[in-house]
Amino acid sequence: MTDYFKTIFEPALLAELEKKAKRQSVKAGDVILGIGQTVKQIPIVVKGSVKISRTDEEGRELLLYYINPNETCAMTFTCCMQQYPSEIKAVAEEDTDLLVVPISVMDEWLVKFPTWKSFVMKTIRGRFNELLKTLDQVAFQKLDERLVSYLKEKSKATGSALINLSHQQIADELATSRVVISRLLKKLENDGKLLLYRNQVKILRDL
DNA sequence: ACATTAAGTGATT
DNA sequence: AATCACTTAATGT
Repeated sequence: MTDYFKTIFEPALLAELEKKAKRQSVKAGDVILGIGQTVKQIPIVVKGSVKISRTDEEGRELLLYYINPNETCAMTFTCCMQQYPSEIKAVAEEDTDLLVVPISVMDEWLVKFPTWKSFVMKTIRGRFNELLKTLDQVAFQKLDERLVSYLKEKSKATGSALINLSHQQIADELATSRVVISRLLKKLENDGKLLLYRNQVKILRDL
């Protein structure tokens, strides 16, 4: 159990977690949850990170968000409460340690533990606001801003100013073409905000 | 040295 | 902003 949870959860809940939740380690690239699968348990990231994305009929992928340590997936809650199949795909971005909570205890915990409820509500509220933000960005067609926040997000997640991705990979995640990303990155480089290399991008300022 | 893959660029829609 | 066509640069064999 991480120190963080010790500070936000009450002792009784920590004891329950110890008893009911299981530890699980996954390797980079492992699919934790596929689209259409039913959610049977709630994963909480302890170490590492998990990428949540959506794919359309043609198999194009759209990045929704990342789950970082001490966070959990908001979509999971909304799906699992009524046993709906998952709308999203969860893939381990790196080697990741999870704490998985069976959904059978959800109802009970929500009423029994105020700190659990606020934890759940906080992650849902956080993601919802974030999705609204990206919806705004898409609606107003500002791909350059989307790219910038994507890069910021990335470097925060990896804790490094160096991002090891090709232009193509970035384009795939933002559901656009490589040429567009190349051009936007070039512009950012000319503005002195980035340095471009083969297969990696170095962020200079906090943009 | 050659083939392969990533990135840069102009023109077009 | 997307696509095409093409060039240039980096990397692997």
